[in-house]
Amino acid sequence: MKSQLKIYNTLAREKQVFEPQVEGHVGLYVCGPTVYSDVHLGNCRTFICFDVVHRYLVYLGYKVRYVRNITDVGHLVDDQDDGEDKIAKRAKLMELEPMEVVQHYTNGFHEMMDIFNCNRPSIEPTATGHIVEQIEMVQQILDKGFAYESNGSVYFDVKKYSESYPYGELSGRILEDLRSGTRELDGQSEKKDSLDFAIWKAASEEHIMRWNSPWGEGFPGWHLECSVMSQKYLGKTFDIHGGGMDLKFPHHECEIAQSVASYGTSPVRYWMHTNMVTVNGEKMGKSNGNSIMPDELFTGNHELLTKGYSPMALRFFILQSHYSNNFDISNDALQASEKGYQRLMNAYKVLQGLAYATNGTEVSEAEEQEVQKLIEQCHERMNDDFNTAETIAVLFDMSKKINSYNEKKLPISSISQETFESLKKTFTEFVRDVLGLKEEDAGDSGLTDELIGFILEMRNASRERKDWATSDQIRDKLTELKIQVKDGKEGVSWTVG
RNA sequence: GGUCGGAUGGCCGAGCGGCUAGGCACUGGUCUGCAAAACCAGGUACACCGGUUCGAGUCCGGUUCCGACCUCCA
Repeated sequence: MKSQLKIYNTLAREKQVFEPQVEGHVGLYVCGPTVYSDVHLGNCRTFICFDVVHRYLVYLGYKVRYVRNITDVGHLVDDQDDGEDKIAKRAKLMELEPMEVVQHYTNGFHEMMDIFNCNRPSIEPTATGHIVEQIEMVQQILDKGFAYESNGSVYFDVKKYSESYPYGELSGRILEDLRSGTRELDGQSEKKDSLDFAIWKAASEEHIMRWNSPWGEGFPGWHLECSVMSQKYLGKTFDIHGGGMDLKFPHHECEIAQSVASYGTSPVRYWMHTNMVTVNGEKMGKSNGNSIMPDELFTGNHELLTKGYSPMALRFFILQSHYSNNFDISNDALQASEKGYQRLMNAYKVLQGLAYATNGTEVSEAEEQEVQKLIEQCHERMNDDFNTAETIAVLFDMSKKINSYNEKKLPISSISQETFESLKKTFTEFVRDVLGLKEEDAGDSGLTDELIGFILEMRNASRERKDWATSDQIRDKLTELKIQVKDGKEGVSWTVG
């Protein structure tokens, strides 16, 4: 009766029914941030989307081991800085220890994830914490004959590998096409083939982050850490590997090659890729210089924005589109989402205070079925490749019902108590546990409640006297303070924002 | 150049062979001392040209425009 979870598997290029490798358990690996600068909104989108994936798997009852790495060994920057280690470069600039830089941005990343209400992963391994394992893997790949040493660096032999295994399957690359498109890069002369990639790189004089290895002092290659750490914590083959689209090639492709080369099996059963955040249609990226930082969104301190938007409004905004589509930021869209978010959370709040009651009205079969269908749809939509946009649409349909019950426009007893409780449970759990949205209150103690309660009592007294001038003055002042007064049939209520 | 993806109403954004997506904005109504909120109702759509089909935003072919990856990137 219940639909099954389907995931769009990048490797298969189609939606597939999700069946975990081990019944009841899911191994989930997500490529984490490179901690040499503050996370921008594009990074946040990916992590928020996978937070929902994680949350929904947990909601479905799976025991999930969620591994998300921290890349704290620098990767090569671009042609402009002679292949200097990113983290080392930043460290010199700021006259700090590399690990100090790493710690600084790791802390910032964690804070941002908390602000966005993202659950912490089960394990958050760092690349620098797994140097030994990475050296071991390099050795294994060498032993299998799929890599060679050159000037203290070790390169993966793509040509050799492609003779035994397919290379480029995930991203749909063809070796010849890749070759024709290659540019001259640093270290190209050390390679046998332009397509070969470093799995261990010899450290130059000024390179601060360096470790001893059988091939001399150096640091691990760009793609190795994920292969090593996913295998260590999730096994040689695990269920889901996620990351941004831009990692598909070469990062994920190389990961597959490394794993296959060292122990012969493909590491991942379902590959998931989130699409990019764009600004005016252009990909947001560190190197594009068009990054919008979360703080700029919160404060509104950005040329694109007329005002600030709360973290939860932003989270809601992100979840209103599907993770696989690109996602353009604009002030108008944000504004629309903010309003929608407030409407949804208002219904959430109303529902929490709503109790079932029979008032002699008979249960309507049509209403009963309609509500039950909505409940079912929530699950169906999430099961359809985590379609949060559609799920939210269903939640809005539910909101209409909830508000109608609350306003007594529709008798709550038009549905059975059982259905009502089921609606309440589903709506609450989907908003709070699956989508990870939470109410954003003024954030202080009960004092505010008490004070506003008192002020509203005063206003009611003046209203009873028909002293409209005073009552309006109170309401206007509260509105000015961003407190909205709502005169309902059952008395007065208020909300912030 | 190669590979892949996209073009949906005033804005955002789902859907992808027939069944109202949804949100925001707008209009009318209910409620209210007036408002707000809430509720009800309403309109506007699938880039272009062909084709397949009883029926196509939805499938196929072509055209135009846009983007991503091929180099670190979520």
